[in-house]
Amino acid sequence: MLDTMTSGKSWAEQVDQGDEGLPPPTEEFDEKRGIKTITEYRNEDGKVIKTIKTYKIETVKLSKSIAQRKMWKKYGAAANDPPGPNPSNTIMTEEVFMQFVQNKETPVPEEEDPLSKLTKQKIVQCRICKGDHWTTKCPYKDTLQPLQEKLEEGAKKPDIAPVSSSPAPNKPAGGKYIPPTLREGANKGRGETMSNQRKGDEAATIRVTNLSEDTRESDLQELFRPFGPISRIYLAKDKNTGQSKGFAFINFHRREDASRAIQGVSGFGYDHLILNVEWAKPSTQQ
DNA sequence: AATGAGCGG
Repeated sequence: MLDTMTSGKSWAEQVDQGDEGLPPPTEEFDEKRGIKTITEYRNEDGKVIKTIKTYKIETVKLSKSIAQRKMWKKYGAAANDPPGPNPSNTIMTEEVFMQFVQNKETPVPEEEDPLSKLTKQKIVQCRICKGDHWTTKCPYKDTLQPLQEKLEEGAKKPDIAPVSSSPAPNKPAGGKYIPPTLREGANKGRGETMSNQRKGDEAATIRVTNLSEDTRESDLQELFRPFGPISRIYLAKDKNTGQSKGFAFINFHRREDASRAIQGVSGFGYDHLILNVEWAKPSTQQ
């Protein structure tokens, strides 16, 4: 609400006073109605503007649970005390007020919360299938990508397609490197076999825990070799100190061997410790 | 007690 001030002072007086001479702001609170009124004055283009702001103050209600707690029966030394604290048996400490940053009634819409926006945002997008993962982790890496590359290759230079007499079909005119598995005449089944084998490896990984910290890869090699061919041993170590973390992963070629290794070595006493061997969970989830 | 490192964009 704005209105030009009508005071007993002359215009000249008011101007001479400047901002400092304006009436001070006032603040009133009507407890019954819960309404706060702030009155301020300011100078604008030689006119004194009076601003009245009114605020409705919400009454703070005790939560139901607090109200219920206040109904509890007193006990012990305070059993017969009237309501309220009795200083002879109750220590009062200073009240702690909590400031709530967010109001229940006006929740910030999810979309406007920059944090949730960030966390929901896709960090990566696969170049192959546009999925929510790195290109290297794409489930279609072995099937879709070679196909896409082929199509792209064909679209790029349909005119300068190599003549049938080209002496080097493995190195086409564009000079772009083509991995052996994708070259003309390459065994198409091979890439798939490789990836399947990797998968098989993944499924034949065991985790060994409770290793003494001076166990080395070679010890593990010796320990697990009897169960079958091992493709990889990873002994977890601190990157900086090189100290063993006391657990390791063993990849067998065959799942059956891994299974027998679990049966055979779990509970095995080794270096004054009892080893624990189980199936490993995949390291990075797809 | 405990589920690897490092690629990329």
